[in-house]
Amino acid sequence: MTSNTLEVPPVVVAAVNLKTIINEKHNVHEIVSASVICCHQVKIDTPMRSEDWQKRGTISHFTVMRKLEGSIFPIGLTKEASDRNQKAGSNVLALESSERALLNRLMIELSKLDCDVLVGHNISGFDLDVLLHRAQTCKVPSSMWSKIGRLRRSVMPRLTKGNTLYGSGASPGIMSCIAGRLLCDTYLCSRDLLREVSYSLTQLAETQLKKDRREVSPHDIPPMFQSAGTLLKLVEYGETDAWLSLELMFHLSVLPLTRQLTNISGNLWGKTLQGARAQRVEYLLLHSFHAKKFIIPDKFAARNKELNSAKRKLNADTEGGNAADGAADPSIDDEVHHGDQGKARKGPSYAGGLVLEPKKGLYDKYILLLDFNSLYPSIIQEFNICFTTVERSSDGNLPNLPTSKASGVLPELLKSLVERRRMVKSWLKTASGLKRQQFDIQQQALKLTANSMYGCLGFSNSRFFAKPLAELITLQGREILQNTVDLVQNNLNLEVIYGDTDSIMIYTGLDDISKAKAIAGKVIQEVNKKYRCLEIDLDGVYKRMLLLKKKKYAAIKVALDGSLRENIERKGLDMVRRDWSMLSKEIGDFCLNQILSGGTCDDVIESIHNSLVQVQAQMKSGQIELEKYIITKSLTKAPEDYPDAKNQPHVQVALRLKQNGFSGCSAGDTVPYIICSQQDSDNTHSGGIAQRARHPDELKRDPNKWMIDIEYYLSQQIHPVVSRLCASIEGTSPARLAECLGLDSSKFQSRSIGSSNEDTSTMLLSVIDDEDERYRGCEPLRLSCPSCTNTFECPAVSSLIASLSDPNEGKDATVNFWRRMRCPRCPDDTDECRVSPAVLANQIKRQADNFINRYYKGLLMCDDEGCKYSTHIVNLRVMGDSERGTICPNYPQCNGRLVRQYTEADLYRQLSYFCYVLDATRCLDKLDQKMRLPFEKEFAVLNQTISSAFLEIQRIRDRCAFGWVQLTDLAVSI
DNA sequence: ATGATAGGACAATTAC
DNA sequence: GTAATTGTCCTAT
Repeated sequence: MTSNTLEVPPVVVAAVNLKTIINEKHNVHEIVSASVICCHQVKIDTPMRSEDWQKRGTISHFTVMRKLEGSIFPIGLTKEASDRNQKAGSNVLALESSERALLNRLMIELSKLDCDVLVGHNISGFDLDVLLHRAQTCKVPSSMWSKIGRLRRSVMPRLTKGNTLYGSGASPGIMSCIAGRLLCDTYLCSRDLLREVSYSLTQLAETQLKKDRREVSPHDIPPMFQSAGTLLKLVEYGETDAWLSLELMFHLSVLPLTRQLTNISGNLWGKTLQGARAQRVEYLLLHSFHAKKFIIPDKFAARNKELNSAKRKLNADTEGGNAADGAADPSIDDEVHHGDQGKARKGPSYAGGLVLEPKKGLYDKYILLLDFNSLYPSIIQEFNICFTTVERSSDGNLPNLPTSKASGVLPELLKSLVERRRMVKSWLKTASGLKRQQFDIQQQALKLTANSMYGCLGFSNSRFFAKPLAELITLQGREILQNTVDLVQNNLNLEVIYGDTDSIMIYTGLDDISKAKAIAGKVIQEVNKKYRCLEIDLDGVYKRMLLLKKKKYAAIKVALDGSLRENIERKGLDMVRRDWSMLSKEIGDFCLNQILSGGTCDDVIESIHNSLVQVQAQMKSGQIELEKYIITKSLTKAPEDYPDAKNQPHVQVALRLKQNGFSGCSAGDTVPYIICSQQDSDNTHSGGIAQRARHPDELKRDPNKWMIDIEYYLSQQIHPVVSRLCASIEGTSPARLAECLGLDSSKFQSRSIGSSNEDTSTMLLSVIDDEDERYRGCEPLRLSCPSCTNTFECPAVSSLIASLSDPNEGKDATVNFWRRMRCPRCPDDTDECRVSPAVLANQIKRQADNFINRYYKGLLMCDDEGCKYSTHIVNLRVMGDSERGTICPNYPQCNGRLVRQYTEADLYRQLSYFCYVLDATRCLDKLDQKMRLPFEKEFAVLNQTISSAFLEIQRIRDRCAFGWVQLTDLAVSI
């Protein structure tokens, strides 16, 4: 807290921007100009508004420029430069004859400024790298280039490490050159602090600073040397870019925020600026444990990890070792090893948060969104989870919750962070002006620190890596969420429609917001009663909501402060993702607005259909701006590292841009491209995805050569977006939407969607039938081949029936009908592999039996293999339709996973479906007697089975008042 | 060297 | 050829 009262001296910040050209021969960048904007009075304890730092006398700037090799500066430039210098009273534009001289001059000026912080956009990935490489190549003496830092060096360190990883900052060699100064890369910072579709300076200037920026690529530069006017433009662009990154830094309050983060965790500011989040937590824990006189785990370099731990094991063995430590090691090493390889290749190494199966659909009455405030940090405190309190077993099993009363180090630490934040927030309320901003930064930093603690426990390269602890925390999180859901559903009789990790959504079914809020109050009260530290809170009230999938929904959020403000919140839907084009996002947004508008179904559908027809027409007549077709994809590797670039259009574009010297094209960049085709002389278009991706700039340059592939856009970008959104709206279908878009609707049947999903409430049409809604969500009928072990799905009934009435089938219709019911795996169309009517009836009966059985026992069936349901039959009861989501009674042996949820409605629906199939096949007049007779008999048996099942259910229902019974009362024998 | 896992969508690859 | 698996990307929490 002392930092608040101490006067912190201002620092000097210099923003650097280089302009380069490409040397085709060596494929390297050569510097032609360097601009520096320097701010001499930068406060680091408070955010700075633009009027604070743009004062006269605190800002200085200069640019140093050189002429191209073998040519001279254009006429008038030298005079202009000296005029400017004279007017400014200092060197603001220096002209040099060679790159070497430019570098020398730049270094001298930088050392005169002696800045504390170097700023630039992608400065660690580009400017510094180029600067030092050029210094090396041009043989700039070490006395000069080492002025970039504050340490005098005589030997250039190894600059490259070979790997240009995603989001990697400057290499260690480069960092060592600028020793004594801080490096602030606004590109890296903004990626941490903002969520943007692209992190290019142009984009950020537009969205954050509301300023236009002119993009200059290296091959635009040589032509600019033809006249003094264009060259002065180049100077202007360079200085503007430096200015913009400086402004961005102030805008995001990078320095005060990172300084606070550094202060809280006690690591190095330079590291915080590079975004080393794991290291911050590491230092914080080091300080805490050291203060309490604990011995701290050794630090291993990732490369030597295996070696070191092997040595350590050896030592532990020879010395007899600490039993707990020695035993814990192998499992940890094992996991680390796994984790290292696993993280990139395979999936996660332990289980995380619970996501509830959403009850999909469109809700039009108030919905409550409740969530636990910082769940994981609270769990650590609530259950006292710490290295010092949890007993970790050697076999990798989950540890038990600690029983010790004494608070561990971790919970204490979090408690103090929370308390400090609460205190700062209380000061925030009364403070004003600079103090207020200062407090705000501080409370943000405290929150960030507390929240990142859990992540580092599960981070395999962390010094404090503790998978068991992380696992224990997430397990508690899952339990807490599930318990909360149970409480709300069973005790408070409310409907939970969705929940993710730390939140639940409750559908109130009320029109009255004050009543809904009252319910929220009650829930909050009930839930919070159960916990000491944990706290659930009302996060929002939704007026209307479209719930599509896990992590995919949209809702109209009502302001909680009583005002009538409403805004639409979109989560995970296509339009919030950056891998869709602007056009598809806009159309999706329009549809969403319609769906949430509250209009009648028919109106909504009509307006969506109309707009699709309209969009199609607009696209075809060229009324859509080029920009809206742009797709952006990011590169996680450097483009040349993609093994199979031909299949990845954006990689192709990136590679080509790199050849052209586009500097912003390395790992981690977003590459904009447009799907288009090249028109050949014969009026055809060359195919292949790889050939069709082109950079928008190129299209602008030569627009006649390229055609935007509208067909592709309609089918690949717009149709999926719209049909996903409309899936829950009655009266529409993917095929109909395709029609409106002018696409071949037969290619967009819905039958292939969602067949493996056993969620019976699914709104999507399943494979069973594309016409009859009564059988939506049923389990498809699976047939087994009479001659081999293969099983396959029964073809859609409607198509079978259609085939019978198809005149083309003629008198062979019946034969063909049964021919369709044949095993797709057996090579020949023989009688053996065909499902005859008798076989079909038999199989339907078997499957119906199976289903009825599962319906009863299904309540006891847990997805978990290890859970033996048969022994627990007495504890279970038949669920009513409102009771989905009951926990398996064997909990916790089966980890609390949900039992299969069959409700009565499901049973009726499924059995009706079986009847339907049977009926559909039986009633065909075209079947000849010979095939029909045995079938008739089977059908009778099946019919009886099903009707007796219905009767049984009826009997049970009649007998009990509440619609459910103990299974012990039942002698179910089907 | 540079917090975590869960989940959906799509394209490419592999298995049958 | 089609179903299942794998890999990649981007989001939610």
